[in-house]
Amino acid sequence: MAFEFGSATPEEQLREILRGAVDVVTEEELRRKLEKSYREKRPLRVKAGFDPTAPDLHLGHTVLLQRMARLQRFGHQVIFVIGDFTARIGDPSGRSATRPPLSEEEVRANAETYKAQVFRILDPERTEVRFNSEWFGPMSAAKIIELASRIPVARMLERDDFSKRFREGRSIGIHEFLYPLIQGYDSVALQADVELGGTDQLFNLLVGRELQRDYGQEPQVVLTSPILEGLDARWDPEKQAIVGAKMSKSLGNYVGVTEPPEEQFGKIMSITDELMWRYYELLLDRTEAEIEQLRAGHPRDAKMALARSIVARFHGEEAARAAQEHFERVIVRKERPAEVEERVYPLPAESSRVPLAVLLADVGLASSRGEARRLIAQGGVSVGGERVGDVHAELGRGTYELKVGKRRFLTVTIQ
RNA sequence: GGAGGGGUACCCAAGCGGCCAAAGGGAGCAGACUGUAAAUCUGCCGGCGUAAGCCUUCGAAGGUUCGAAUCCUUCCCCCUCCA
Repeated sequence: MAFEFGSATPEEQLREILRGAVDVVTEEELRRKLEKSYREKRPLRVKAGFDPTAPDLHLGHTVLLQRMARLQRFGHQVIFVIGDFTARIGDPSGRSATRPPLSEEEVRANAETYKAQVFRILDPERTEVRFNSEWFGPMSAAKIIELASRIPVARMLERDDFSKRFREGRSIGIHEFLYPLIQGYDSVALQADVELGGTDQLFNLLVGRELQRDYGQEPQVVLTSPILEGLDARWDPEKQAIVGAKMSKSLGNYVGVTEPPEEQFGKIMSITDELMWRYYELLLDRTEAEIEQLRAGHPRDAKMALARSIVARFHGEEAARAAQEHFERVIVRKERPAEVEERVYPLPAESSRVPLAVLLADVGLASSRGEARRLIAQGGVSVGGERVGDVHAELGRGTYELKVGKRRFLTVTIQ
């Protein structure tokens, strides 16, 4: 993490910054900016926007964050823009129910959550957190309309999803046209030198360039990162490619940066072997040689190493090692984990026994008694290592080791 | 302003007076298998109940009927076309 501004030459920086990027507009401009920054000892202002409604960061976000961190390592300034004003209008990409606008307190709280998560990757010293309501809040309607006059509708319709919807006669709200403008104006307000985003953001990022030019600024360089596929992505032999939706919280196919180590480890172990290589490529800085070596070995070992590296990034080496041990113990060897939560279950007055199904539901191992019965009937419940098949089983006073499914454990004392 | 289509369980989607707690798919959960929490196969998948059965659910509220997700009325919300 140690760096000194100006320690790397512009060429070195360029190579490192571009590694793994999808679109660069333009490489030549980036080189010039880097050279100028190097000469004048002035860090570049690197901007990326984030949605204040989704404070749960996951691996997908980290692809972008890592690129931001790389720029920071060369001494550049990162500006983390929280689109609180934007969110207040309502997200256009959400086609179902419009989200209720967030209150100021909610936005602030979300921002705090972001900070807590984001600084696991970014260097707080070189990160500026800004809200775009800062400049849009006081902006007059006249000014906003003036902003809207700068891009023709035809230009807007060049955006893929817009033109598609337009052709199909599906509705496009005016405010959706405002979105790229707002995001683009953020770059003007911040005098950004570089803006980073996912490939799906390319259009919006380019609008930023046009607006900056319009407002007499040097246009920002636009750099896009690949979108990380979710945990459920598969290899499609016909297309010879990984196929699957992007990682997102709403699809539930994600690994959150604040999730417990064991959870992260297990989720990563569950991806397909093909996806594993994709994750290696997008999430870890490994040399070709290292990858080759891993490919030569057992896929399980490569996956373990992947899981371990990722967990270590968020929780540290020690936690990662423990998570791996936990996985090997519980999933591979099917043993009880080293640490199991303990609970005391007081029997209701006048009774000396409790039906197992009731206990499971009360203690939270099953969502309802019916669910508990089903679990028992399907052989998913064991007490003290013995599978229980009897739906009507009862337990008296004592301490029991419960296991539900493959990985839910609890030690309960009935008294 | 006019014409039409639609709102069904976590999601998509069938049903269109009783056989509907509601087809099918996805997600989820469990079991088998596995290097794996993958793939595949099997089962489960509203709540309460040992069970018989009872209760709540098909946008909302009323109504018709022995009986409604299905028919009628009013209301709310989405979408498309024409202007």
